[in-house]
Amino acid sequence: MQIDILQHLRKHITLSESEALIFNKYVEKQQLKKKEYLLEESKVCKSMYFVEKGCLRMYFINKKGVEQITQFALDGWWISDYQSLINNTPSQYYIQAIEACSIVSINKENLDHLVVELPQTEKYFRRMLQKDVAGTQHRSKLLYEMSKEEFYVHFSTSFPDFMQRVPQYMIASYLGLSPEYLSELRKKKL
Amino acid sequence: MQIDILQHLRKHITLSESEALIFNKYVEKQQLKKKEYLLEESKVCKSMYFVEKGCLRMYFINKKGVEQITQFALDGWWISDYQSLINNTPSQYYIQAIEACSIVSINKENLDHLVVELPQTEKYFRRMLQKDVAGTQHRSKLLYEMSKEEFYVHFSTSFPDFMQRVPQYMIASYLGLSPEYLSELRKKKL
DNA sequence: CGGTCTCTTGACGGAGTTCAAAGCTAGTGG
DNA sequence: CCACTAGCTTTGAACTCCGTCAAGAGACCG
Repeated sequence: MQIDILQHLRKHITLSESEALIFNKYVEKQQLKKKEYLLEESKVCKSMYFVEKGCLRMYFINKKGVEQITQFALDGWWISDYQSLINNTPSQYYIQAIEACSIVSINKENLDHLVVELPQTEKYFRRMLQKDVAGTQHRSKLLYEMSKEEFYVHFSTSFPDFMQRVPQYMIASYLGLSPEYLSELRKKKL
Repeated sequence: MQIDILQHLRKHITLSESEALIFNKYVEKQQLKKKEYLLEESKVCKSMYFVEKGCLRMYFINKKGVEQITQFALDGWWISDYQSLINNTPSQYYIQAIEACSIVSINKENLDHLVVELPQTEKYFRRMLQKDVAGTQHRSKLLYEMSKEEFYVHFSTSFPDFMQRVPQYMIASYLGLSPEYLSELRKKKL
């Protein structure tokens, strides 16, 4: 699957050809190889990132020295460490490519200019953030009401294709359960 | 503590007196008594709500028929069920006053008009949502890395005043642990 | 084909839940 | 202003979900 960012914008706001050119002035496109990083711990997060193609993971290192995944980002999603971005503070996260990716990034300063020059983009970003909050509210509700087993079953039936795309220990980490227990659950469900 | 919404806006954007009047045209103010509702299950959430004074809780009823709190909103915070708001779908949540409250609400249509008439408010709402996402990211990180005991200690030391303000069983519900276990932890820490 | 990741298995232990009952507190009405 | 009641908090015992540890089996890559 491949999502062009301009297409994505135009699902939400109208943008003429000349406006699209202006938009392109403010964003940067880059290709990422598997395992390359967009953000590393202790660096300040300067940008928001849009995945046109591929898959990113966001994680931090916990007290035991183990990677703990908190978010994935697939085609068509924005991702950033907003705490670091807003406050200019060092991030505690890594954002890394799980697959080869096409990424569009926009940094803070350019974003500020962009929304002045193309005011309708402000609405686009507001909508993206609303969607983000809505998604988090939903996920958090599931976490509150489900056992880990139910959460796993829910996730694997909701995103069967995604399960094939990433290693199981990453799914386990994201779902907040041990790889061993995930393995046990898988056995039960086959 | 009491936060006037215009003051709050002016922390983020500039607003002349006449613009403030326009803003006031689009929002509604209301007083809530303890236990009154802003939103109930199966109704569509039409508005975003700002707490000028008081305290709200957002909760749903889980399978066992027990109230499960997912969010609190204190003075200076916006709250809404964004999934219901965006998609016009019935909400699964209740939003209820824990204390007597002063609430400012803005519905979807008025919000759309407002951001056209006062474009700088778009930036304000974008910032509020960014702050919301940042807060959720932070909270979710804590949930991943802490045991329930650590999470409780962290919460109670971070918000000692808030602990006094609401009943313990609500804190327990929000933290995702049983009232009995919370009681046990309290004993340990005294 | 050797070595490094990844996934599976089983035994064990502990954090946290559930249930039932008793002890408190605070609000309400008489 | 006191007494009653409903709601909140505490206790303790039994139980269970799920993590940890250790070891083995595949799978993938140079």
